[in-house]
Amino acid sequence: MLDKTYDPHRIEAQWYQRWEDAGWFAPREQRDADGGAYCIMIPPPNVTGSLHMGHGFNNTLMDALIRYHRMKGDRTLWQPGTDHAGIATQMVVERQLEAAGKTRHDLGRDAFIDRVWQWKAESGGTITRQLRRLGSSLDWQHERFTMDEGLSNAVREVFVRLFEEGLIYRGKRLVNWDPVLHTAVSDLEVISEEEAGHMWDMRYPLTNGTGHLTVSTTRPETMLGDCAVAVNPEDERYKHLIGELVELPLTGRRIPIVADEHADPAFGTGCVKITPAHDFNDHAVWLRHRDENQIARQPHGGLINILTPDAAIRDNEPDEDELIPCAYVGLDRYEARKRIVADLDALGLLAGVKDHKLMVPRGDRSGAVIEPYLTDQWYVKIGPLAEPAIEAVEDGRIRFVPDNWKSTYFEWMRNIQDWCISRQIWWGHRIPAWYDAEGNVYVGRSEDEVRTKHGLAVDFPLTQDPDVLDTWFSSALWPFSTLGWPPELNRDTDRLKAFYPTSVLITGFDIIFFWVARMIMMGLKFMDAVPFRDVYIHGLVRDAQGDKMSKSKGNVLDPIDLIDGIELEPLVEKRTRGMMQPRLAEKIAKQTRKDFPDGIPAFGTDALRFTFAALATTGRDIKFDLGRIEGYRNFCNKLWNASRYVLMNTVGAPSPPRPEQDRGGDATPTDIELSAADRWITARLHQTIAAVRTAIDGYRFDLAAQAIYEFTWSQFCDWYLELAKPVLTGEHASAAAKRGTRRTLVQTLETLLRLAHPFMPFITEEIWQKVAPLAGVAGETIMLAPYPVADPATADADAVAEMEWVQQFILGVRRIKGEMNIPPGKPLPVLVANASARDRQWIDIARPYLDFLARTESITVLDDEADAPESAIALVGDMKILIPMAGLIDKDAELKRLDKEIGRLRADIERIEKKLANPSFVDKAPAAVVQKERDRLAEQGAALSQLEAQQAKIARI
RNA sequence: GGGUGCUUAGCUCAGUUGGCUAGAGCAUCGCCCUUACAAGGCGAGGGUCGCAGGUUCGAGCCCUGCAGCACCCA
Repeated sequence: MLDKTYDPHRIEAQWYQRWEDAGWFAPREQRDADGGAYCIMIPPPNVTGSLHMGHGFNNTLMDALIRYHRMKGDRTLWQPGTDHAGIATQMVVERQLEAAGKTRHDLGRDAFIDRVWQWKAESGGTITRQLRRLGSSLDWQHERFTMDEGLSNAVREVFVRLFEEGLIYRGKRLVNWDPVLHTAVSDLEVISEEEAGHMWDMRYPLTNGTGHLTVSTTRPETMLGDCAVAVNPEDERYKHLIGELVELPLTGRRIPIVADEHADPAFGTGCVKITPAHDFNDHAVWLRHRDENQIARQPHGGLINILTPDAAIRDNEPDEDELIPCAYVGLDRYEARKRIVADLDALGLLAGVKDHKLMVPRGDRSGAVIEPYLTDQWYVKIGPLAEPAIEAVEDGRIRFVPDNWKSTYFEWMRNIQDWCISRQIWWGHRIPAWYDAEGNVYVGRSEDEVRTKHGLAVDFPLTQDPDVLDTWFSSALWPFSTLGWPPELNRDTDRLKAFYPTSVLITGFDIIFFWVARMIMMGLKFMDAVPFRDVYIHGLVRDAQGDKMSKSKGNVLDPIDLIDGIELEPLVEKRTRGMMQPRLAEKIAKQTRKDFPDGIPAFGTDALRFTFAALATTGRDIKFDLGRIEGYRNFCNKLWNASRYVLMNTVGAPSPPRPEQDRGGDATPTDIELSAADRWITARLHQTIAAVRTAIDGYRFDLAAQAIYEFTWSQFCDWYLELAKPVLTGEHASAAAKRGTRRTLVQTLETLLRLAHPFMPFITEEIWQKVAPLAGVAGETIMLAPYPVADPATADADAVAEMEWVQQFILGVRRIKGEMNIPPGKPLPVLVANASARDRQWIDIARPYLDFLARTESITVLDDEADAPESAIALVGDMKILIPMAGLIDKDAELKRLDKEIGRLRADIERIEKKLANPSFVDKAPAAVVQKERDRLAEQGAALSQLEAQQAKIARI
């Protein structure tokens, strides 16, 4: 028997352990011939990270799909693994060193990397433990890590092959440079946001003595690297000056005025300084003009770098004279800015300063202002890879859900730039390239291979490229590297053959570019097939106000806290820990105390999962409101208690149900009698099964959850369990009828548990263990039991009609009681008038239901309505339910009630009459629609006249 | 500037190829501790579907314009 109260914590802990120990998460041979392989790759979380709400959401949806397909009998794999997360992880360890007053350089490369591995060993289990808490049925025996041997082999293999094809190259380019982390980062890792700054107007004197040009800039310090001033070729103000020179203040250099579209006549003065080594747009201008004499003859051909990797002003090289004025050498970029502005001002060359909002690029990891910077980097030539990746989506081999995300994908893919894949950090896949003393580069899978291939002696000095690859490079290979690619290096290629292409990728829109697009490109390139058929894009999990959850806002919810609950003080501590700004911490603490005065109660994993599923409507972000999870926790409780009721009434009952005898419908054994209620709930159950399957197949987790919720609560609990009571306890019911009800109870519940299992794995397993034997269902676990299949033969129009009549009757009586403030439990005598033969028959059959659910004391069928006393009325079709008013019901209250109802009917009738009076409606609308309106008019008309008669009668009293 | 969405009850959201009185949960208001469940039961109130046009017999849904909000890219 189940415990009296639902305690998620008690049941969740033991079941996961049991499932994993039993090896039930591993793929099994498919059960049905028509079932196929089904595979999802987990988006690998940061190995040393911890679970956030996005993970919770994402993994709930994946696990629901995986469990669904596993139960359906597909050969199902959910591939687990983690990502080394290069920059993020390295930063964490560097911060630890910093606390001890050290830098990574104090340790040296090898020791530092050891230190990171050590950190992985310490904290690497956190997120996988948390995934287990969510109930995620991942195939842990095959867990992978992006830096394990197999995946590292895959990375080298891909690098070498792309290099050999000319799709990887090394080049000096302007990159996004993070001056704090000292590494290049890709475009995607730069977040530009609007910040308050200034716009300076600076005067550059014309060398012909006719005055000066005024240029506007947000970065005056970069003027040291200017190579030109650009004006728009159509700009009448400056046309005549094109080709003239200006003197670049503070440097003594002379730079030309060039004509370029980049100069916007409407912006500022229309003159723009060109600093090609420190601005992407300027670099493009320089590329267009670098062959012009006045630019070409400048130092470095005009491409003048003025910064160190720390973003300070660099010193001059021996052969540069004073290209960079000594006064500024060594100054940080912002210090240099102050000094240059002051010096220009002193020279009378500062025309003005105004406040200005500008987009400031920052590194998404370090938060440092990113500097466009000239460096040598490795690139992937992306055009040849992007082309087939675009086609795969165009021709439908890959489908986005919702569909509209493909426009975002196309937009990006059609404007894609070469991918900078080298990073100047230590934690990651070292680039498999070696240099000799002359700087020649050799690329190969290993140093040995390089030496063999190029005939280099063992003692020929080679040094490996110090850089590592962008983390996303290895992530891009995830769908096949985890399955054992490249086959030449793996004995077991069964998984690769069985599960590639995978079935669906489930992820947030924020990594379509980082990850999804790159997996498609690499998958097509190296597997010659798409990596997944569907891409399901879900929204962001936001807080109840719709704000993005972030540590600095202090509005982060931890899924584990929702599962286990957390007291106020630990929650405050957790949210404010490690805060740099004490003021912020104070504010967050205050807000947290206000939002969660009693902390967060424990809701359990099933409630959390069901909430995620219910909120997973397509195409929008979800606001996570604690009210929702509370509601679904209550739902779990409801299911628990309903199950207790079923068990109380079926455990040890004589003649336990034997479903195997009557599968197929018509073979009902003679010792069992199924009532209309039994047949009705069975029909509803199968409708629900069909709805849930359709919903899951279409990735409508919200609709699936809703269908389960509605059936369980509003049909099974509110009606069927109540209808079962009088049968099970009443003396009137035959033994066969009792058996029929018991069997229906237990079978409906057993099926419902299987139906709900993908969404609420723990509670369904716990209950199923008790219920399955009673339902005659064998099996060790619900997670391997077959997923319910809708049986159309269960549809039963007669049973549905009868039960709807019963419900109308009960609702009619209840409504009168409710509106008249009569206690619902008070038994009342009820009269019935205008009853048809069928009504009379049903009253007879359903009498125990009516007495129990409507608390009718007696039901008297009147042959002549004239005999009826003054009564409150409810209609069931043409039949009238009359509740005598004497001593119970206030005349005015009943008249008011009737008035309202009559008003409603009249409005409706008027609307229908108007519609039917319109000849074009009758002519053009489908006949069925017209007929429906006519039927309805007749129905409403009949009801109206009944109520009007009743109103007149009461009014006469 | 370009792109993608969103706007439906006090709140959070469903609403499928256009067709019954636009639904649900939460919140609100009554009545009830009825032997599975007060984390509950029974009942009630609450909406000009952002605004303005158009197409149609018929529009929350399709088209056009406008307003507001969000996100992405530059």
